Amino acid sequence: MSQPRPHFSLLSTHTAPPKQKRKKPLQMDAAGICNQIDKRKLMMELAQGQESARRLQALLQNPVGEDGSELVGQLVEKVLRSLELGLDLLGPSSNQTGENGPRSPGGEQHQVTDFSFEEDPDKGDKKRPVTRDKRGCYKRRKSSQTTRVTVSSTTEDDHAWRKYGQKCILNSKFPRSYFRCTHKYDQGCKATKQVQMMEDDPCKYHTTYIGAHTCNRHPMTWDPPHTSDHVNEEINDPVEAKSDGSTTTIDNLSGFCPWLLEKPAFGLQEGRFDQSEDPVSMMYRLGMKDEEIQSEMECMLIGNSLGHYGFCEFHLDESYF
DNA sequence: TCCATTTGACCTGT
DNA sequence: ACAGGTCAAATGGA
Repeated sequence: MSQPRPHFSLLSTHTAPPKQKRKKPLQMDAAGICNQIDKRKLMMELAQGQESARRLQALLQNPVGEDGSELVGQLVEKVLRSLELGLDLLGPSSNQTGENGPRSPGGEQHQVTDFSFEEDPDKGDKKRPVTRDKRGCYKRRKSSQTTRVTVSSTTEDDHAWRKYGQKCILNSKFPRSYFRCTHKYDQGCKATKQVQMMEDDPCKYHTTYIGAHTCNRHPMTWDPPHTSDHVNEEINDPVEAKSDGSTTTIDNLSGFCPWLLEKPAFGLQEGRFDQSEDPVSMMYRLGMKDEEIQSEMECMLIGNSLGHYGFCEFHLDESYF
């Protein structure tokens, strides 16, 4: 299906003069809370939950017969259990699922990343996120998010984007346009890009791609525009950054987790774990520190979520919890 | 009518 | 306090 190529203007200005500001709500000290919880258990719960969700996704995409394969209901139960236990580890107050949703300490309801949907009977199966009148309420991406910068004579690439904002940037002649993946809501794809005309060459566009596409258009791949002239690439995500300064793509994960791959005791071959022992236990047994384990778990989660590792068959017994 | 863009509002991070 | 990022109502084109 060919994507519509809307003609949008990168030149119209978007100036939002500051109006009366609301009182800033009190901020939770998340780091302080995290320091007190059992990181090891939390990481394992989240890893379990992610793996179950992944299996569920595969099951939904390729439904299998009644030959003894895992049932959807069981997987859903696993995901929910992992999330519940993970939230419990963060503290009883954090596990407030249900109608109320997350709340700030001041009691004000905040819209967080929320992929629950409401059906509009007048619009058939058209689904939109449940929206509240919370304009501008969002969770800002971490600055360490994976980014890639390109310069191109066109703003177009192989993906379908939807413009969601434009801002005048200080000391910049041209406004910056903000795009998100068209599949943000139907597939939860978090890829965004920012496009700005270059001051020294208005025929070219400076484009910053943030986050990788996870939509089906290019499943699990980082797919930079083929039509652009790459003059610079940078990867800010610490997981992806290489020490030698070379760039990498999410398709090329062989450079990940060097510490882990160097540990012969892990029984790692071609990025696979010896499944006889769960990785976190191994890392603790080998004397890794919490921060190191956390870092490696992040690597593994990313690798696994991209289908490059097959080690997430953690064999945990109940005593783990 | 549907859907993408525009743009004011309002949030977060520094 | 401010710059920049995101939301969502308003708008407009097909």
